[in-house]
Amino acid sequence: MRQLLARLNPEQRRAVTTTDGPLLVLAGAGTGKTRVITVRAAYLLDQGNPAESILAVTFTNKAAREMKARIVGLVGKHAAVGLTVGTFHAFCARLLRKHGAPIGVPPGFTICDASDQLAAHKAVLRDLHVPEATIHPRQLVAEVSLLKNSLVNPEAAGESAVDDRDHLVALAYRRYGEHLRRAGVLDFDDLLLRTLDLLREHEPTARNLTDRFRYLMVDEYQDTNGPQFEIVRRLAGERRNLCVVGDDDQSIYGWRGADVKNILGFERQFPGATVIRLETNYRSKEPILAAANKVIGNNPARHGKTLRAARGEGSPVRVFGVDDEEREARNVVTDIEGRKTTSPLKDMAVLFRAAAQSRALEAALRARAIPYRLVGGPSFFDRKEVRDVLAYLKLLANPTDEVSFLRIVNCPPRGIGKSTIDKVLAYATEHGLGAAAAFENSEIPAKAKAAAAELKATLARLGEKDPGPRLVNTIRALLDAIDYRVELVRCYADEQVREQRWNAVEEVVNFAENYVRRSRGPTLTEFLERLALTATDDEKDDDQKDGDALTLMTLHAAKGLEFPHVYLVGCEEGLLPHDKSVATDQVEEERRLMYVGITRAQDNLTITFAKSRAKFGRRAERMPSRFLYELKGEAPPKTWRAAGQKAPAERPTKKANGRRRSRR
DNA sequence: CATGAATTTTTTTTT
DNA sequence: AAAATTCATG
Repeated sequence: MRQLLARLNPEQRRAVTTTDGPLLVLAGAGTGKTRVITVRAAYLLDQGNPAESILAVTFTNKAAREMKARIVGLVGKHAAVGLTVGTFHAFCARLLRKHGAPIGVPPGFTICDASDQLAAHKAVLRDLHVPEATIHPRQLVAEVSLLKNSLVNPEAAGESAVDDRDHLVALAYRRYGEHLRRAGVLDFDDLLLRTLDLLREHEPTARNLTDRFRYLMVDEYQDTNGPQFEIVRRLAGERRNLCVVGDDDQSIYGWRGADVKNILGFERQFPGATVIRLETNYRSKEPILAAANKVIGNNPARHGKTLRAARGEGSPVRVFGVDDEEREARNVVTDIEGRKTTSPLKDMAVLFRAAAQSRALEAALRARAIPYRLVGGPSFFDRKEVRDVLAYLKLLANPTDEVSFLRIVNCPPRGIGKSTIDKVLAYATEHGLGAAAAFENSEIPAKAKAAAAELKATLARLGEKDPGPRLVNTIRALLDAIDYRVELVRCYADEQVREQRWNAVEEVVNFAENYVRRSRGPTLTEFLERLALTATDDEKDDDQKDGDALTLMTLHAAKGLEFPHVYLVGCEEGLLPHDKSVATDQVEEERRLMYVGITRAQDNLTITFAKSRAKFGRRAERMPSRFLYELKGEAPPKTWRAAGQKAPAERPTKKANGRRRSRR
């Protein structure tokens, strides 16, 4: 332990050894933040604290896994047993599964992911007979979620509504909540909110938890939202052994309800808190750091840190303007090919603002046969056939899960079409029933009724009890019962496509096999929970990990990572900062995003912008990002303002589409 | 009710 | 340009 401490700088060491009372570690990019947290955990263990008393929370599964692995590396596998390291959502899900019953959370609840959430909101709108033209379901999801995360309940939302639209949102919010509750389903936000309810309303559990977790650590604290803050505050209790680590300059999740005030106001929330600043950057060469400092310096309201480069001089940041996104992709790829002779591909990353930007890059990489790894992107679990199968499984675990039910009720086709479903749904809301139950009594074609009854029987038979270790058999029996293979044959004429789709289904089975093998007491419920909460990564990138490959990802996904060579593409007005953010006055967050991007680079940073870019298939002129001028310390040219300002065009709504698009 | 064609929307970021 | 949704037809 002494050796470990000796390898830290004085500030880091102080952060590690300050174990009691509230502690805020302001850790600039690349200042050894993860190192501090992991060594701190090791230090706590070394001081004789039981592993069970330590809770470390992160935001992503990847971060959680990495943290756990590094702690194990420090103290050994044995000493780390019993340590709780996980994401907020995973931690909350486990808690609710175990202790949620007293506050009305059914132990068998299923978790609905983003697309289920969207489907549920659409169902609510349909139910309210509100045409989707009135309010876009996507926007509704975002607004309702933001309300939830701001701890505003439907009643309060209704009261503070000032126009029809607000009222509609409040109403839809209430209906959506009722819908989920009746179905025994929780969305991501509910995991946090219900946990908060649990801590507030169920004293015994709350005490139990505060007694157990004597030391709390929260990573990426700048990204916590209201409920997360409350959860942490309550868990810390009066003991207040709470260590939060973060960087206000890297707060990039405001749109998800994250509140920078949590980190900016920590000292006020926890009077007497120790504040430690980590300002020595061990990651980037000086020119890169200088660029980062210049850009972020334009943001007001910061905790204020000045990063010092420990690594000294290096090559300057390169900025290139190109004609269009194709050219941009080709140039970047050519540059990467050149670099490939001296550095492995895994030391390079291409970062961008929006996921869609990967298209052009992927095309160029394929053309040159350069292996790449796209992080984030559409997951394996988003494929239609996988989602279908999972919906069936969710129904086995939770027969009242209406979202899943509606998804699969006519897949494979059972003669239960749209009009039938509409009738059933109308009947269901009228009588306060679930959709599945409403099938029996509503007036619909006998054929459809019979089909529904058969489906119900099948599900009841397979879902009678949790299959536990026989999970794989159950999945196979299910696929058999619904003839899913046949369904694929029916849907896809192309042999190859069909095989691909079936492979995806087989992959779910494999996944289940792995899960059962690794888990001690496997259950279907837990299996589904894992899929919902750790969807993207895990096994998936294992295959691609062994080979040397370039990394492509969004700026959001890049946070916390570092690469020797970084390409930051699409640095244009409208993209970074994004039009939508400019329109809603959130340029500061975009600037932080830029800052995150710059500070990922260790040795070389290349920034590009295109003079024209295709958007929705239409080509448009682009201006270099304002951040590029900030980076160089120049004022933007006069013409920039005029061009930059015609961007917004918010609130299109009205259907006055008299103007037709000219073809091609 | 199911199917394929026509039309519309999507791209900001994610647990 | 692609995906999702709506429409028209069998």
